[in-house]
Amino acid sequence: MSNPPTLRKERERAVREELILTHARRLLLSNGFQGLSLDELARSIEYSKGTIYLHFDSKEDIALAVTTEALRERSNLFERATRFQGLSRERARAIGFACCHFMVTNPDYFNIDMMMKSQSFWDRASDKQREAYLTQSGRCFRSLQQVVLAAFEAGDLPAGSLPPEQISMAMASVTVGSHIMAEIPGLKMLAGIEDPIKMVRNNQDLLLDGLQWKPLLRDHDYNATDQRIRAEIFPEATWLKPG
Amino acid sequence: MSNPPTLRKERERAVREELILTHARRLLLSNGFQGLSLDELARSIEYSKGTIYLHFDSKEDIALAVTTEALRERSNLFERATRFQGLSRERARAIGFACCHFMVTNPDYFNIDMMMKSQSFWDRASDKQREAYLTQSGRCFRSLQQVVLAAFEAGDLPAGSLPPEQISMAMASVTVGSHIMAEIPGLKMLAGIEDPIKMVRNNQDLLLDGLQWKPLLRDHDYNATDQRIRAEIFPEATWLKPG
Amino acid sequence: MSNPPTLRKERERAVREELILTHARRLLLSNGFQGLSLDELARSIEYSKGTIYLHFDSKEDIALAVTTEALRERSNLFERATRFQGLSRERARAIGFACCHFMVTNPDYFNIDMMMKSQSFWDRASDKQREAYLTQSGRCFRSLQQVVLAAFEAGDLPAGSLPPEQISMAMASVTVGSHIMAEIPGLKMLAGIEDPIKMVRNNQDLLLDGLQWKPLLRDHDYNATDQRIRAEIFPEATWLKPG
Amino acid sequence: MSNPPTLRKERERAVREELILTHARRLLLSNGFQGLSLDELARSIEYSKGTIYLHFDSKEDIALAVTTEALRERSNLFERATRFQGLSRERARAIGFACCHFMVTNPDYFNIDMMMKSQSFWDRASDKQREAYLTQSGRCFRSLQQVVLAAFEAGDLPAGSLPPEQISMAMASVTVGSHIMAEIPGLKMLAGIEDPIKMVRNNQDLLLDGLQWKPLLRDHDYNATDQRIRAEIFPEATWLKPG
DNA sequence: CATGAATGAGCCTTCATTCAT
DNA sequence: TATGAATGAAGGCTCATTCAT
Repeated sequence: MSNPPTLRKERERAVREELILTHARRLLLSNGFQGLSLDELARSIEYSKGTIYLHFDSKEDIALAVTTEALRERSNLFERATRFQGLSRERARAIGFACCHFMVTNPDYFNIDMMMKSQSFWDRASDKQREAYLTQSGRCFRSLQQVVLAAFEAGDLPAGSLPPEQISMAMASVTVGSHIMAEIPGLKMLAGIEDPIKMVRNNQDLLLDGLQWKPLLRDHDYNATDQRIRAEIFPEATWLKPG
Repeated sequence: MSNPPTLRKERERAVREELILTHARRLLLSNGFQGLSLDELARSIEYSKGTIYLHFDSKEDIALAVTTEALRERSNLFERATRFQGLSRERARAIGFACCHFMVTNPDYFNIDMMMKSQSFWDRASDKQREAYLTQSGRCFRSLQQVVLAAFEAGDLPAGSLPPEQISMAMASVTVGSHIMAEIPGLKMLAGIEDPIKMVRNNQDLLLDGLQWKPLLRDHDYNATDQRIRAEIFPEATWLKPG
Repeated sequence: MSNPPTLRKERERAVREELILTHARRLLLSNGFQGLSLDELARSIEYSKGTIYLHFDSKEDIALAVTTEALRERSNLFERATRFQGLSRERARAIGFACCHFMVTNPDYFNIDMMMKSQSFWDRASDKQREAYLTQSGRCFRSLQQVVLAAFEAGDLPAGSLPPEQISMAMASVTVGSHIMAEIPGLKMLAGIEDPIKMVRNNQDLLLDGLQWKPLLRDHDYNATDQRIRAEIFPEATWLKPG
Repeated sequence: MSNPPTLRKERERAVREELILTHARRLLLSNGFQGLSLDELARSIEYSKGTIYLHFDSKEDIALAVTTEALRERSNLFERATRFQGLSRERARAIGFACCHFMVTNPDYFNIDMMMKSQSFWDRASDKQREAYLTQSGRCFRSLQQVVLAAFEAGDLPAGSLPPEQISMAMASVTVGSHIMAEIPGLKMLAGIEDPIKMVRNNQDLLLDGLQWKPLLRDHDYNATDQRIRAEIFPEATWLKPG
């Protein structure tokens, strides 16, 4: 009885799913997860609520799909970054670069991510979406870890310092934290932050210097590295001014 | 012909407001902002819902007041920390100490804080509460700033490095970020984090070392400093093990 | 804080609860349980849906309350019937009379009762309503049982026949069945039933005769008994024609 | 220029209709009418929802068709029962036997039947299905009636008693009522009912005795009759223990 | 002042029915 | 003919907010 869906049908379905996610992302960002209303979403996409449920099992599923989509993009950027040829700290910098690029492209990603910390949220999400999310999480972490391990092997990180996972965590922490702080409207002005990305990068550098990750900031021209990263890996990152 | 409120009335009003906030905080922590029910809150405080509305304009107002209250407490801790007598980096450490103490005392503060990032939340809060929140934010920042400036004056921070506000921001960023990362359940295990507070402090140290804030970690016994901070400023911080 | 509700408030509340139940009963009868819509109910009573939920915990609770109310009325009638002074079979007849009176007053009670046979229904009802229902059920059954036992004691029922509970069940069965059959529109005409109540009574008599419950129909003037029952116990039963 | 449907097409259509009804019955029994989902039904039969609507006008129509089908089966059993050779009361017993056999084979038939008591249900059913249902109802009634009339002719029922239709009704009533009472979970235990079928038959016998339908229970070995009924008419009725 | 009954818009989700393909 | 994607009204229920008392 059931015919296989035609290619056109498949394509239309994918397009509509993307449409749903695009609008869901927008609404999530402005209203938060609990504030996301399927009525409003349906109105936005100009399809009925029933149609949304042909694509997703629950509201939680939608939010998780939005997040996973962003996370997948981030993972892709991270993996591209690990392919940068250079010193270990330059490769770490490439990941930091990727992170900033993601930040520019998905300025409010962290806010969405934060919304999903509650247990009940995960309980109501479908297994499929849960797995997809965890898969992408793992990809991110592994990229980072890979660079840290390479730095130990190359002797660029002093052997006795923190275990590699904690270094990865520290890098992630300073990045996430800087990102969040940069988003607090009042503080940006108060602290004279003009370029939030620059601040994130600065803070990353300080931490890596603190870790004694060679070569230190003062011993190397990382501006040149950034230009190479952009040229070789992330040509789309137009936010990095040349020179 | 409304009489001015008597002093007694004023006092009673303040007491009840505090009662509301105490219970609201508890409920916010367990259920989140959307999960906060005014029915439940009214039942908790043993006043009617109408009475709550004599104190606050909206649910958002209540949540904001809870957050502000916590922020005020944090500011107080920070200000106490600035009074620590010692090297500039020791005073910075005192602020880090205060931050950790706050973290221990208000383990879910960040969660509440995060809830309020959406625009619609702020739209529905009253001006009065909004201002109160910003006021307390400023106090925190100024305490931090004061220590950084003193470090420059003392020559403990190299003159050419970042502007002081950005150093403050970097410190706040690494702290906030570490805290948040430490709360992600999966990651804690994945990265082998046993003691989240220790991780926060480690990351702070790495950053300050990266800033070349003298004396560096390797040149000073900061454990002893911590013991002094506790003894002289925060005797209530029982989470710090002696020795 | 909470004042005790005034008498007037209490009265208003009871009146409204009765209003809800009256309309709920009507809607249940026309649409069945699943077809009962709280929107429609709210529209009927000209109160909001929220108000309904101040009185009942769930839709199931409402339906159960409707049924229990009718059942309570039936129990009252049964208990009054047991107080009839006369031969044991006359007392059984008084209960049959009560049952018919209830039937006339609550013509569609059985339909509602039938709706609630599913497990899920009971799962969703509140303990309070559940208990109330069972309480009333018990009262009905006990009245019946009491008369049967008295008949055995008086020797009006042959000792060797069915156990008393099964006699009660048989009486209830023939009554319920007759009632239901009488309600099937097509059959009434087909079988030439003019007076459904008469049919129910007839069938009861046949069964009691079959049980050899003395005095048999042909040995006693039960019309006279009916007149006495009405005169002494149920003066409100205007459906019984005198003579 | 639509061609008349070929015989093959007709046959296929009938097969599919039967398929739909088979699955619909199963789903109705497990979930009730409101719980019957056309999505689930379509999945079961492995045809699309649209196809179902080529056969039936509405969900109500499907349920009514299921019920009618069961009723047809019951009518068939009744007609077979009327062909039993024996005394009039033995033939009545054969119909009672048929009824019990139907009960055992379709244990939840009454539940489905009850679902359809609401006005709105009938309003939404098609004329065609409504008529089919009434037709089958009539067949059942006529079988019963035929036996009653024969009893009068044979002098087994006293001439002056009830009109024949009312005797039929009485028999149907006691059967339906007993069946329903037997299904009430609490009562079964309370009244010590072990074998619901036995109770139904007992009550039928009491009624027929009450009618003075000869030979009375005490004057005849109806167990032997039952064995003959099974042997000669309902060999498939394995629920009747031999002896 | 303080109350809490009353509100009603809003919540997420389901599903019988339609209709373009 | 058969499909199943799309619909959208309706479902039960919640709860922040108001206001007559």
